[in-house]
Amino acid sequence: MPHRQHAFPQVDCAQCPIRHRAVCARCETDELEQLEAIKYYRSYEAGQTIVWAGDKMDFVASVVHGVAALSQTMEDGRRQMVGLLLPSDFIGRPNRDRASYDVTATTDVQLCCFRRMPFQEMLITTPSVSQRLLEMTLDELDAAREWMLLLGRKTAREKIASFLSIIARRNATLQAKRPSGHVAFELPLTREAMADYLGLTLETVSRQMSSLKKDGVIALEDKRRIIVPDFDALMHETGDDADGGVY
Amino acid sequence: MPHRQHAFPQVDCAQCPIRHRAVCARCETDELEQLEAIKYYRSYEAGQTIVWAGDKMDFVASVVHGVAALSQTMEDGRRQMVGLLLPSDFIGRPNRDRASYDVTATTDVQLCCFRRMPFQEMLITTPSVSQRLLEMTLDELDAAREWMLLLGRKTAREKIASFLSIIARRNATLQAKRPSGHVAFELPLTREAMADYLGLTLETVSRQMSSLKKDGVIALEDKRRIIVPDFDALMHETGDDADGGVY
DNA sequence: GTTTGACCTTGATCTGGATCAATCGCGCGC
DNA sequence: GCGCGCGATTGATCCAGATCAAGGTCAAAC
Repeated sequence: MPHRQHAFPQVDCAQCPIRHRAVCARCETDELEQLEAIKYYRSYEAGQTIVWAGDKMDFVASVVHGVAALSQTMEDGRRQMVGLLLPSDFIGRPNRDRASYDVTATTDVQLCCFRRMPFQEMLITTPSVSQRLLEMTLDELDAAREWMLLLGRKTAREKIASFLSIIARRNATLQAKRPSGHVAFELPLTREAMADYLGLTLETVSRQMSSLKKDGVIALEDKRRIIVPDFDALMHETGDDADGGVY
Repeated sequence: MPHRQHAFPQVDCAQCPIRHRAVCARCETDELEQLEAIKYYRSYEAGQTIVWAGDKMDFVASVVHGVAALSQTMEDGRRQMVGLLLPSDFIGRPNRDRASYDVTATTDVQLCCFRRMPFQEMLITTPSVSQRLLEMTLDELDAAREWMLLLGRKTAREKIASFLSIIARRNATLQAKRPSGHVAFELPLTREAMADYLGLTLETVSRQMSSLKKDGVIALEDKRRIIVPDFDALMHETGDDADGGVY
């Protein structure tokens, strides 16, 4: 009998996000046991590279703690981040045994890994997992499209404001749904990594941060700790319309 | 018994791409009959809007002929294309009844539509379809990430060259796998739509096209018909390394 | 065959963000 | 405590691409 309320019981098994996101702990015991059998944990420190584009990858994984980034590098060194992975996000692609992008830990990171082959078999035998993975992938695609608007059409100031609001929002979902009024949070990225995210240089990032500070949109209690006194004022700088996104 | 060779029998049922891509015609008759029962065709002319972001969408669809674009618009009119849909690409998102983006026909377009609710039910009852959809979505995500590198880090000239090579390649898959040497094809987009794709203005697009023509990288036998005398030379202008992409 | 309008090209100028360069601040190892 | 090095800030200058403006081309409508 299908479940109703408890789709993602984050509290029950906080260590393994894919568990909550792929299946429901209380309804689908079989899959949980299968997942359990093929999983293991790995940790990385801030700045460490988890895999290089082109490397063989014998696992897929789910972020438990920390933040990781996917990026691409051109021969001459120009670099663009193409994915930002927060806790519960998925790393790796079923049916592909080589990494398509560099994966780096931007903070200390813990991953929950699943050996590739058994995971793939499970995708075939357990439709609920591949259906959940489809949902997650579609969400990522929507995020990528929002990001494309940012890269292609927003000004530097709008880019910074958008980035801050994204981080604030994803932090906030753990507490309240939509942040409003006063918000404080930690940046999981260096200025350089922010620049790679936003398609800017680190100097421009720094200047725009200073400018937002001067204008009272944000305050810095530390290079990395941001205080947003009025979240709506920040949203107003993003260039997005009120609701800021996907319907 | 599972199939071997004929995964995408394009010839057998050229009218309905999702059929070939989601299931194999010779192996999974049941799904085909189900799909058959809920499908219908729709046609649009170049320039027509298929749906606006926020509209109710009671169908999902597959592009049969022509090219459609997904785009986002900011309040002040800045516009960014976020998806380019060629034949066999999928439109719409299961479990979401409102469009997230504007969808416009950039050439005359024919869609093969499936009524949403029965299609969703089928996703649940028929794992092979949702697995196939997962593959397609992951491919789209990879394309989006390639596109993000283009938007964030490439010069105008590299953007144009990359765009031309993408169109040439996707046209060419119908004939030979990797184009090389002499290639000719039709642009499915106006200069303005190209600008929206690339995060440029139409004037810059026009200038860079002229510049590539002056340098002999391309020739125009018409505003829309492009001739590439040496595909490798074009690839060299894209800024990508030799193989140009995902491993 | 002339008008109209959609598309495209080209020129002149301006500007946001890149680039080059100097300095600051702070945590860490010795 | 001191020097080192990484990350961040700030200033001066430059330039790729935006913006503003004027035509050009061509097919369809009258």
